[in-house]
Amino acid sequence: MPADRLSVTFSALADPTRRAILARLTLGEASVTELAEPFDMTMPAITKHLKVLERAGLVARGRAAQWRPVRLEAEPLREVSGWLQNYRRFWDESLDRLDDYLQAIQKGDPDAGRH
Amino acid sequence: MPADRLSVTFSALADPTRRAILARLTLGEASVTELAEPFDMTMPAITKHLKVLERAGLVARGRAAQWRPVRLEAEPLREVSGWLQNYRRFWDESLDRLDDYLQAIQKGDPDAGRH
DNA sequence: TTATTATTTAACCAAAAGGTAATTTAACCT
DNA sequence: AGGTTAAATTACCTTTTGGTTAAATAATAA
Repeated sequence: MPADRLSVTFSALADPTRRAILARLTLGEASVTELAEPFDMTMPAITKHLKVLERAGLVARGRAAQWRPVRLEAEPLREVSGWLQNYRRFWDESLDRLDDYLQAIQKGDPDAGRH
Repeated sequence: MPADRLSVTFSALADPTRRAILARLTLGEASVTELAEPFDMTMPAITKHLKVLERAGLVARGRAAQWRPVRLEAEPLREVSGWLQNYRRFWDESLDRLDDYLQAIQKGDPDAGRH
């Protein structure tokens, strides 16, 4: 029961149904019924997945008549990216890639230098 | 019980103890006892965490006398990074950042264009 | 061979995760 | 008011997770 934000984010992402929901939401807002449609799963199961995503701050809910549209909130993914930076140099030890990386930092690449 | 690699990786990362172990391993190989030292937890618990990390391919084990040194294997994190790219444009909608991102792709930044 | 050190395995437990069916709530439409 | 549609809640079940203690295994050292 880790309460830290990164753990909550990672465990929200550790499920293919939830990642598929996020992928769908990159196309725009959707209702719960729409989101549930591709899955062989009951609505309460989807509602639960949405709760997990909402708790992680990965989605936000709106209100329109009897619908509660869901939209993507990618901000927590920025933190994941920041965490990842500490390991980037271990992905591939080859020096030319490391060189690319160092150059990217100097050029002020939006992400390469974050940590 | 998701068997897909990304889910296995994300759930391995969804625990602060395991992330701390990975962070320690960026400094170099370590024995199980060394890894366990900072935590108020028994050895079997650490062994279990290591199993989770190993199953995700995030660490590999060696053999040296009665020690089984653990070392970082960051390759699965590259996949995480690849997955993240699909969401990068949502982290911050401001157009100047989007512009940075598009430029980074053109410059052949080692990561900006992967997906 | 016996003892010591490092680590894993086994058996167990409580809590959390992921699902279900059935019921309830909320808002719309006659 | 009554009916329909959208979604959430409740109660329940099974499996997984994260931890424990106690016992077993592996390699070194005396």
